[in-house]
Amino acid sequence: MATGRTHRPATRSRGIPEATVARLPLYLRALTALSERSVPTVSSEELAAAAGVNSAKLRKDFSYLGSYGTRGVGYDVEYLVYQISRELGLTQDWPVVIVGIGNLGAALANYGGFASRGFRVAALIDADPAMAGKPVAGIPVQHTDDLEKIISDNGVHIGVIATPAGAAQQVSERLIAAGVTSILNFAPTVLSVPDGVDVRKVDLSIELQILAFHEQRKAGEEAAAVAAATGDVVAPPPLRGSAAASRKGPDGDVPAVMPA
Amino acid sequence: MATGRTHRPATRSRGIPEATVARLPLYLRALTALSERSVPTVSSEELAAAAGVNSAKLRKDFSYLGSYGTRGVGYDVEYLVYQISRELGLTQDWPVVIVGIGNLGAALANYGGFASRGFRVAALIDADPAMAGKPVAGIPVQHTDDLEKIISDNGVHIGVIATPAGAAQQVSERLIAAGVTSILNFAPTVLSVPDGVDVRKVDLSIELQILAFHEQRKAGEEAAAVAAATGDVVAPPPLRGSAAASRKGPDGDVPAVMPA
DNA sequence: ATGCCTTTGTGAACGCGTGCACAAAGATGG
DNA sequence: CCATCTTTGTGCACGCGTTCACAAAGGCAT
Repeated sequence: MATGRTHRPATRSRGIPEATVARLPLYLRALTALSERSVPTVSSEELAAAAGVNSAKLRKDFSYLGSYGTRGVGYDVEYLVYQISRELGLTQDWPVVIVGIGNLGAALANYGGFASRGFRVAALIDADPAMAGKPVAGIPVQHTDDLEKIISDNGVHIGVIATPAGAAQQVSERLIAAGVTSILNFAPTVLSVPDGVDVRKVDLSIELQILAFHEQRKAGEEAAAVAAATGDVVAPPPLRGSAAASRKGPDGDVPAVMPA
Repeated sequence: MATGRTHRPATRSRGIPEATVARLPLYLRALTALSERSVPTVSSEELAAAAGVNSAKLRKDFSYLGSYGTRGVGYDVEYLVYQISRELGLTQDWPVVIVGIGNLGAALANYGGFASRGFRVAALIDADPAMAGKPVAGIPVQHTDDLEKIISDNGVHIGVIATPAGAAQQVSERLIAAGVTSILNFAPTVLSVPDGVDVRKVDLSIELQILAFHEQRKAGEEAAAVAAATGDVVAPPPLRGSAAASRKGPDGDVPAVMPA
């Protein structure tokens, strides 16, 4: 996952657990694909496989929404698409603004996945005067000075921040002051926002770092396995804590198992 | 969170809980900022605030790595930066390839957050012959035909998929066959991969959908509050389950509380 | 109508993650 | 050297999320 709830520890909103809410878009995507292939019904087992989750979990998730299945048959695809869409609030139009039209902001503006889900890019905003008026994804970029007016004129409640880290906090404050109550933050910073404002963050480098951790672990295991196979003595797991003898400076101790 | 573990349900790798691993990059970022300001030590309370987490949680997270703090003082910033970097495997060089150089792929190639964390973009790969040779972020794009050779020549273990959804599964299979064991997937599809391969996914539209859910809920609550204030009768929470009387078709029932 | 077969919906148990609260540890000042 | 004060490290309890396993429910064939 590239994101993590920043706020709202795990409040189950209206009885639907947060974890379930996070999976609904996944189900919706799988169901939409089935719908396009004109599949009338689907069992929890099939849909779970398509969404990459456990079937029991899927059934429990749906049970929070209501009894939308038919025993012995499964779920009506079209009906479920509608119910989930409605639950997620996708049956209405959500105007969003993207602030920070650099490489990432431009990519987001061009991203097709938004429009198809009821999200409409109402405006692109950038602090660079040179960008003003220049069309990106068919939408002219507007200057930060007009941020407040753009937000209120378009009734925007959802903002996307794709600015450099240094500008993110200030941008978020202006967005919030202008009426935005949900923020998707791509800037690598922790935003501090008042209660009632939801922030979700996507940090590309964090995801890679988590992968690197597991990758390193795999390499270590592999090395250990090879060593074991060749009869070599494997270095014991590094003694942490008291063993950090020298202390101080990036050379305190050396990884016991160094991947190739 | 924009991502979610696809594989490895919650295996605590080498005793470090998955949830903790996911937070380490957050701590690292905060510590790096402190380091640049030449702050020598930091308390769990301060660092927790900077990282946006609870201080008890932070201390417990660090306790999994070892006893790196000094009671009464706090943590040595430089030392902690090194320890976390080492734990995450960032002290070594990680060559990565990006497959699919569209808007998003190009943005990723230009993203500065990778290089500063030990990730080196070893190659850009795209299926469009017209892209071949064209430099993006100073790196010439190579054709998909050479994917296998590129992976093995550069010893790449981490791949980033930024292709359209339709191509993602096949690309992942080729990456894995060529030696990749960790994939960061931006394509809106569930990848099915063999055991031992880690996949993390980032889905931009999923994040927005989760925000929309909460946004809709806020709007509903607000409407209810206004109604209560003006003495209006508020519609009861929709009876789910058996109340879905009519059934069938995208008009089964209507949201009891409709946001403006 | 009746019985069989499939699939849902959920009760219950379990495990992970979180947060409190405090004892142990070390620094610091006298 | 001792007392005090700060901050870590962690035992414990609680709650959410996941999974199992099964009874209830509905379709379908006979």
